[in-house]
Amino acid sequence: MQYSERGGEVELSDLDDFDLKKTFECGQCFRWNEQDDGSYIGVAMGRAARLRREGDSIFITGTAGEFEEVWYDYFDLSRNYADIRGILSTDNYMLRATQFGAGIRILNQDRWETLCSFIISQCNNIPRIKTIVEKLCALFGERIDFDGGTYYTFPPAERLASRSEADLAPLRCGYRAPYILDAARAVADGRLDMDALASGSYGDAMRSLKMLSGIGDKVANCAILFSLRMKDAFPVDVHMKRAIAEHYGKDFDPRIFGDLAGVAQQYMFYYQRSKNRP
DNA sequence: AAACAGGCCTAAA
DNA sequence: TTTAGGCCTGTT
Repeated sequence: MQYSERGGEVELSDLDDFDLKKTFECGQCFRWNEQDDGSYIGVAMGRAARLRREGDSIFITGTAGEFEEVWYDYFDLSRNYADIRGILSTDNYMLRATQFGAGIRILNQDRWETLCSFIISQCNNIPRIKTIVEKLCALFGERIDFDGGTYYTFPPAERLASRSEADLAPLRCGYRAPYILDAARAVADGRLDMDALASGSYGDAMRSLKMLSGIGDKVANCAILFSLRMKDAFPVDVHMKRAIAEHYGKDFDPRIFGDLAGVAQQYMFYYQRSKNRP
């Protein structure tokens, strides 16, 4: 991968896998939206950006400094996903899944935002998850004017910690509201230190996250995979249960994919969901 | 109209 | 250790 700054954008060339649609719509994030011209605008890590593909290059708004400071890591650009697909093609099914999902990258997202978003995701569908998250940001985040539009950052846990369930009522997120507040307070008062968890073990992270009400195996694994950078975390939801039942059976163990199990999970999930859509 | 949607919690075997 | 029912809300 090479990059160079020009005219308010950074051009990425000589890339391995990087499909914007698959990366942003494979279910790992909720705040990147496709525009009429095929580009994507989103807010992440406290700033707004637009990404577009032109030929073999990807263009990201901002300076080279911003790219080095934020986006290089956010888009996991130090990892070669074409190589990973090869490693994960351990059987015929995984060969098909990785080919179908070629272009997916696992994002290294903000820890609190990821935890909070996946608390909201439980027993919910993607359009409604996105609506609730956007309302949360519009109500409590910082306004950003970008490219002629108005956007909002994801509110820090500290800002939510002092709110009440009544304050969250406009979100219409139902029984998840107290879960959000519990988690926000735990982060704000240091009971849950996600930065510390990131440098600890998977087991410690699981135990700490599951101490909070409303966080079980699935939500904890999503937070660990998508924000603590542990690519061996393996979230299992209803779609993954189907995929596993159809292709592996009862005594499936994600450890067959080693420290890339979480990446394997994302290929399986994306492939499975494509079959369940009309 | 009833069932379902990217779970989690509690109670009960 | 596993299983059933309930939970807010919006959509089909």
